[in-house]
Amino acid sequence: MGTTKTEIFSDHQNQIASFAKGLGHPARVAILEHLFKLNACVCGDLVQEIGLAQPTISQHLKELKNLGLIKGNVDGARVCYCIDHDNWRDMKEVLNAFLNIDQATLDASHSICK
Amino acid sequence: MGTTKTEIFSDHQNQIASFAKGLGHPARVAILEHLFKLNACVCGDLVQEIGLAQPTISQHLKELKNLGLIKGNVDGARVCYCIDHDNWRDMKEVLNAFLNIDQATLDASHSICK
DNA sequence: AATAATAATCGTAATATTGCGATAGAATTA
DNA sequence: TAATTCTATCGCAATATTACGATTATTATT
Repeated sequence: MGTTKTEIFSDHQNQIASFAKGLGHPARVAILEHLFKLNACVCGDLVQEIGLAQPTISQHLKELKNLGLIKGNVDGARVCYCIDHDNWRDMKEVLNAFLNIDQATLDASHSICK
Repeated sequence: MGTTKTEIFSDHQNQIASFAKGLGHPARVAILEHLFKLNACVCGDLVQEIGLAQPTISQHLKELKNLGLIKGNVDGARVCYCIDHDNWRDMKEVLNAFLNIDQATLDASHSICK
């Protein structure tokens, strides 16, 4: 109990949910926005910018990295993070296809419900 | 502790995260897909289709309803659920704008990180 | 070599999420 | 009206998430 039953869903459904879940926290949204704006930055910058403790930011960075949306390069004592543009595009395609599901069913858009 | 610090983020960031979070579970993805396919259906149909217990489906429906993505109409002893197309479009715009953030920064897409 | 700076990890507390059995309420049917 | 059907809600257990202090490991600086 308490665990999502991923086995009963399709890979595609699980993939959509994973990407969405990754974007489902404002700190991660803020991190991604900041990385897009500055092209690259180190963990300390994000701690300053966002205002969460360093371990918290580090944890969110790890999640984004596991999802494949960002990559980190060691740069001396620092770690330089930036967007993984290829994977971002892939995610965008997956989520866009899902979001546009209403276009594929336009003819049915005259809802039965009021 | 344990609670997301929404106060330190912008309304826009929180809105993106809320929508993404709502799509961040495969059961809710499956529910939405099924509603788009059938245009409308009752809770019992989704229990059959998806294979989670009735209270679990009911709970996911509630979340989608709170997010505004679906609406439910009482139809006798049943409740007929369907997509709220207007709100779906709104969500799509919000998420699309965020996903296309890489287009707005195309010139910078030659990452510093390898 | 000692100190400082940076970021990851550990450990923990608080809260949220997921899932379901049991129950309740409301409408339908017998 | 009694039995049945359908869905929401309650209550609970298991797990996940969020946040952060303390610590560790690594590199830079003095």
